[in-house]
Amino acid sequence: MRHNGSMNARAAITPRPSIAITRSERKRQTREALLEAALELLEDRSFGSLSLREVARSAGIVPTGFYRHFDGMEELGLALVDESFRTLRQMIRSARAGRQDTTNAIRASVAILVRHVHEHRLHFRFIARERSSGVPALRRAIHNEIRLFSSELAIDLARMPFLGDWSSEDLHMVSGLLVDTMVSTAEAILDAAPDDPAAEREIVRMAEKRLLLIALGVPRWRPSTAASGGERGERRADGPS
Amino acid sequence: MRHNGSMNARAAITPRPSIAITRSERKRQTREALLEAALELLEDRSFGSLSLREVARSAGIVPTGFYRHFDGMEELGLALVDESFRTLRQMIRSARAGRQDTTNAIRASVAILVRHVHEHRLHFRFIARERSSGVPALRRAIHNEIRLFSSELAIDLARMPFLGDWSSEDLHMVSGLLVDTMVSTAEAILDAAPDDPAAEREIVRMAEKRLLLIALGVPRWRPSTAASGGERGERRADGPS
DNA sequence: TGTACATCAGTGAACGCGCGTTCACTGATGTAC
DNA sequence: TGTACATCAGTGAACGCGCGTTCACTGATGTAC
Repeated sequence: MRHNGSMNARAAITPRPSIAITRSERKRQTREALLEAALELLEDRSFGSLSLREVARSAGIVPTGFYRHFDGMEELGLALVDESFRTLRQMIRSARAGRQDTTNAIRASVAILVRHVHEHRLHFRFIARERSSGVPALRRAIHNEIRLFSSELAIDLARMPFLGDWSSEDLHMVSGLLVDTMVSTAEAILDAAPDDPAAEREIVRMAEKRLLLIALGVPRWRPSTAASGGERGERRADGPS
Repeated sequence: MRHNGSMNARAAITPRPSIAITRSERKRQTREALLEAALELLEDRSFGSLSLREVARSAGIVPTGFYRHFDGMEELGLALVDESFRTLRQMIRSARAGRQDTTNAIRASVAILVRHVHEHRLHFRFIARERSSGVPALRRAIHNEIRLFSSELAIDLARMPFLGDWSSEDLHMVSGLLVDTMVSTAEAILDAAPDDPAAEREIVRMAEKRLLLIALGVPRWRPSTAASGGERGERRADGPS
């Protein structure tokens, strides 16, 4: 293992022959170090401008060592997408646990989101950054995962009694709107100064209000019967006009 | 002017001494060519991974010529933000023109958005790409502009009779939600295959539904009296529970 | 209108640097017997 | 348990390349008189 004098070199995975640790376990650790190094380097740049040498240096190995773990940067990026969404799915599971009235469900959901953004800041930042930017392979992978999320949420919604007669299309519409609102909220939290709890409370308040406004619209929705097109002009909003 | 044999070299701004054209006008054209070249190079990468030499080459000038127009890539990026938002403000102006009932206002707004995304595809793509990614200076500039947008929309909303008694905070909440929905819709249109009108009609339908659902919530909203905090638990949703 | 000089958009050579990838290697860990 | 060999994570030199930026330049356009 190389002694790298550089400041930004991550603590080396020093071989300690005295302590028993398998070769494959050490390999796993180095792989982890590469992923972690990449996540941290994304502070104020996008994945597309990250170099293989930088990531290797930051993980404490020589550039050529990188290839023992990944084919190239794109493969590492896809591994980061996997890792990040494992985190997000964990969040969804805890969010599903509670069963409450609308107001409390909204509050609990936003609170869970905020907590997870703090606990897995680097994963959320990575997803937010690469969601719309740069490397096409990453963008596609992330959009697929988000679409999956939205679909699962639509299924959850379908089980709620007051949404029982909604068409699948309309359920997807709501779940998409909810997911977008949550994404937008997560991005706002990531952008807020980390040492400004007042700004964060503001963001939380606004997010709760947005979700509440959406919830208020639900009982007045006239479920469309199917995914049939051509219904233009048949329905009239009896809302404000 | 250099004869560049490269395929991706943009049509050179050939000096035609016979036709009268001022030096400053030709400079303006070259500047324009640089901006345009950068916008087009962003097809499937982010601004942060764009090189000065690439942009210059693509605009048909030598790398050193770049500095006659911009200090460096960041300054060019900020010029693109300016240019793009001039486009967007133009869109908003046309959107404000109509006065109709909710359903038609929604349909008209989405239609205007879709038309502008098509007409200024590169500008929208640039903003969508760089909104959350890469270069901090660009991200900040774009977020400021979007916040401005949202504030102007809030002022517009305040003029509507059925929103007369809403607090400024609540108006900003709605306008933020509307802007986010429009941003999300624009991104969906940009991502859809350009030769797939059915996919686009789907996106439009969903966007209209989202906006309608939000509009349906509006009359049931109980306006909060001020931006005072600490109202937690005082309000109960009478919505679904 | 003609001449002499100033301006300045674009040129082209040169620089040092970090990049991705190749290759033959080292030496600790793992395995067969 | 001990020995002989295989495996393979990480090394280090080397390559050709595109990068941003410097510099002195060219020659058409612009201006003063």
